[in-house]
Amino acid sequence: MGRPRTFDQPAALAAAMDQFWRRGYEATSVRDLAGAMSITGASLYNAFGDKRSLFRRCLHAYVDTYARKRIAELDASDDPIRGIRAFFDDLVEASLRDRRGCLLVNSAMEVAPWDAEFATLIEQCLLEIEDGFYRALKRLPKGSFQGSRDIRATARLMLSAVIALRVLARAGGDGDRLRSVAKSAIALAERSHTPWTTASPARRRRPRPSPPLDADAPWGSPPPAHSEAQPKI
Amino acid sequence: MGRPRTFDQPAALAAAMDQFWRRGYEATSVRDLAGAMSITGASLYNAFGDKRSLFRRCLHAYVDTYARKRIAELDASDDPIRGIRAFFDDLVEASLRDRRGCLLVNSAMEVAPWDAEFATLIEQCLLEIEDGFYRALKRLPKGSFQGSRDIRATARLMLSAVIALRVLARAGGDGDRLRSVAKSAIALAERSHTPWTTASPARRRRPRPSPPLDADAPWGSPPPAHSEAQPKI
DNA sequence: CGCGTTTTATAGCGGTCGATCTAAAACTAC
DNA sequence: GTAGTTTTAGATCGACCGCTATAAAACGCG
Repeated sequence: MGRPRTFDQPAALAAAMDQFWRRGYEATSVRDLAGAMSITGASLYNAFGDKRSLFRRCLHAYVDTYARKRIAELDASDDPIRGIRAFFDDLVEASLRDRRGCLLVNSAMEVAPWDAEFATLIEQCLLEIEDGFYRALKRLPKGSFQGSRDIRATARLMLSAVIALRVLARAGGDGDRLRSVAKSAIALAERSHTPWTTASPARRRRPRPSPPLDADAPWGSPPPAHSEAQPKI
Repeated sequence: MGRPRTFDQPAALAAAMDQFWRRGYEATSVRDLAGAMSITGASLYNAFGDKRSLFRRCLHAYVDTYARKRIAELDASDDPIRGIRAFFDDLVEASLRDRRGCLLVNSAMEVAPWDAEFATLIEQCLLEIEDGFYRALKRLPKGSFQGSRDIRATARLMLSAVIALRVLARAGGDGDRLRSVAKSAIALAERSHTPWTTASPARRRRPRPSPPLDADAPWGSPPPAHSEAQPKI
């Protein structure tokens, strides 16, 4: 029934993603998109709906293609430390090769403050990355850590390193700085299982035998919601 | 000679800065600016030149008003640890109150990839913040540190925490996550002068007597330039 | 006062925005 | 082949973009 499409839809979606990735949402016009996708504006609207719907599909495709792949590799690594090191080394290498940064982080800045739907989508993916680091840190040798509350905080600083790496890469930061950030982020995990290290000023030569294990967050479960609802800018 | 201005120029500049801060460069129209500044478009062009020139003045005003103030407070603190703690505590508090993020970081994402002039301006200010952390870390108790190369790397992770805090705040991140990032960033400095801490897997109970002090970067001097020139997206 | 100068306000320039309409083209089902 | 359906291509819509031209209003100065 009806005339079949003559263009490659996945390829067109990838081209659209690249445009949004490089230029951002607002600065990318529908004509830019159609040109990059090698289709006409009418075909674009016919196949993907309006600009916002196309952007949503690009965001989902990005998360599935790029973000979750890195998390899965981190989970699959035998040694969490080596996994974390590979994660950041790859990230630095990719960020130096490709200055587009991360579509999620870019969108967190430009789109999230104005669009609740995309804000939650982005927030969820950032949480997945954070939880990936959390699980990796949790797999470190037993009885070697401060309280698990600090595992969460350390995972969040690692997520911060990822975000900042992407920001700095997009802004043209040199490889020296990016590598330094990655080095320090990796050192976070390496130091984490050094028994004597503690965040409190009081120094302990030995870790406490077994700090009470609290319920750790399972895959994807959000942290306890805080009533910090702020109006969006 | 001639009719004097009837509007408050600094106030108008502050209003323009707020618009760029909240909406970004592209999404802010000249009409938006004129409306927020309570002047007409003709007055805007007459007093500030075109949109890009106005943005440049806003960026410079932001750096002078906000960014350098925090660095100066960090330098002025007696105890560097307390200074770093105050820095991040204030930053978290301000970021939760005001979801605009940081104009510099916002611009690093949106403008820097397309405008070499603004890219260097932003890069210089980020370097000033990094150097501020570097000086604070350098003031920690003597003979307590790993190599000074790690001071630089630690300062860069602290800068990363600042950047990520601003990104997360703008994207609507909850106070719990922001506080965790700040906590871990502060712990970076607190751990830094814990003698037993080391980034290498080999553990040492005592620090080496006195690691060779290399020439530390003076105020504002850029790190060694690397030939990593990449074409801007 | 009137002259010169600068700032105001308004209208409008050519161009681009997201989105849609009309029709011709191209296919399947019968 | 023909009917029915969908995708093409191109033109076009009203709205908004950055910017400017024009002219009236408001001052310092002689």
